[in-house]
Amino acid sequence: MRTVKDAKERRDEILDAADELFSQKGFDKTSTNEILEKIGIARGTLYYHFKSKEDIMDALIKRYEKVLFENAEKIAKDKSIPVYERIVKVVKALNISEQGNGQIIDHMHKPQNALMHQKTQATIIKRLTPLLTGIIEEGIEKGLFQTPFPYECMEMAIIYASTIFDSDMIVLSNEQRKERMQAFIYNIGRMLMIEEEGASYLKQIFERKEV
Amino acid sequence: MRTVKDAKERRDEILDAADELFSQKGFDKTSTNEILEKIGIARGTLYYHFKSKEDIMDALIKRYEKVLFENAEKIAKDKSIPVYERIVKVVKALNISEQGNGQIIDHMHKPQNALMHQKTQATIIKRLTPLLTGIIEEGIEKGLFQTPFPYECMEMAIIYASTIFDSDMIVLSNEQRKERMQAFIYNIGRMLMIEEEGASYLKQIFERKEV
DNA sequence: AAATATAGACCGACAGTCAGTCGGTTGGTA
DNA sequence: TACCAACCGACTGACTGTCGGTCTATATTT
Repeated sequence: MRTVKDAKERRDEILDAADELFSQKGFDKTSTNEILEKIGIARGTLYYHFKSKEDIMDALIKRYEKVLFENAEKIAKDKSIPVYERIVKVVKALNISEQGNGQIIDHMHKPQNALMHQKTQATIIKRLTPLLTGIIEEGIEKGLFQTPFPYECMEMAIIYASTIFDSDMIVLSNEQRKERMQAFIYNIGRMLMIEEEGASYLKQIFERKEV
Repeated sequence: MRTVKDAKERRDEILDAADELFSQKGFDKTSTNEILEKIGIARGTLYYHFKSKEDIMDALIKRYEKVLFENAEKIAKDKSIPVYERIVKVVKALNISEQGNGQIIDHMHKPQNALMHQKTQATIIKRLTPLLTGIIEEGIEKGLFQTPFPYECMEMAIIYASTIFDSDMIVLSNEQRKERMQAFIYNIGRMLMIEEEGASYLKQIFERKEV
């Protein structure tokens, strides 16, 4: 009853199982036993591939990070796409959950679990901020925006959005959500000194999202 | 060897011990055993006063919330203090750790622990935002600021500041810290359309803080 | 082609820790 | 003396991580 597999294959198998369980029940309330029973391996096998339960979480986050940001990075660097459109596309690349393989991450930003959420948010801030900043700087050159602090503006926008819109820390009704989104766009507009057309473009796009 | 105390007294005793241990080692890595050994009570006693370990954490947060915000609220409502000065004082009331009794909270915003941090941040957002919004609205009436979204501005400022300045999620050198602070003041200034004098006043104050 | 060696993958019993429970006890007080 | 809030500590069950040992696929030798 023993099946031997390539380390990589086993690792992925474990990560798949962990992903599903963590997103269902949260990290704390998922036991390592559940993970290994789900794929029919022994305790020692799990700890042969990962040094701790938290290590599994870290690997899981890295796996998502890789997939999502490789895609987002491609878009961000594609100068053939107009600035405003590119911003929208980059953000969408990270939010949307239709990544081919099947069910993927909403839970990347909405884990029932605090530590996982914290770690995820930290990587989003670290990786997304420079991407958007690049685009904004391009926009500045083109006279679309005007600010001495593009990086910090984006940092602030990302932190705010990921706390308010993508986590369950503050619970909002759909109505409130919409209001926050309007105010958010407006405020970013002020920080970047966006001209009228650009602002209303973004407004249209983002107010549609998530009913 | 049995000492009977008023429930309130015992509760506080337990909270004091938990406070010290949580802030030293973090919530997860503090065992309930350590707490009860520290004050010399039995396991059952602890669970007579609190229904779970997390319940202790919640009570601890509430205790801080009460002390800190009662003070902050008083300041916020004192219309004899000029608007700018009042903003500064309210913020200071929450940050500074000289609350009479001895050593208090830095760890309110800087716990090594994700869940505690998340809960703390949630209460800060919920309670501080309306306080500051009130002051800002007064400033708007007086023509100091101008924005259709004072609440959302403050929410954004608070979320950003508590993530960047008061948590160890993003690690900053003192130099970087200073830069962020400058940019932060500048950005808030734009969102609120602060006039020149007000902006430079805030700049002076907040750039001094925390070396 | 058969025998042997090697190492990477796997196993599962076990140790140790911890949160929470429960039946029973004690001391203050009415 | 009766009551009850406060207290006790042994116990349970669940969980993470460890360790010595085993298996199997592949490489190496004969």
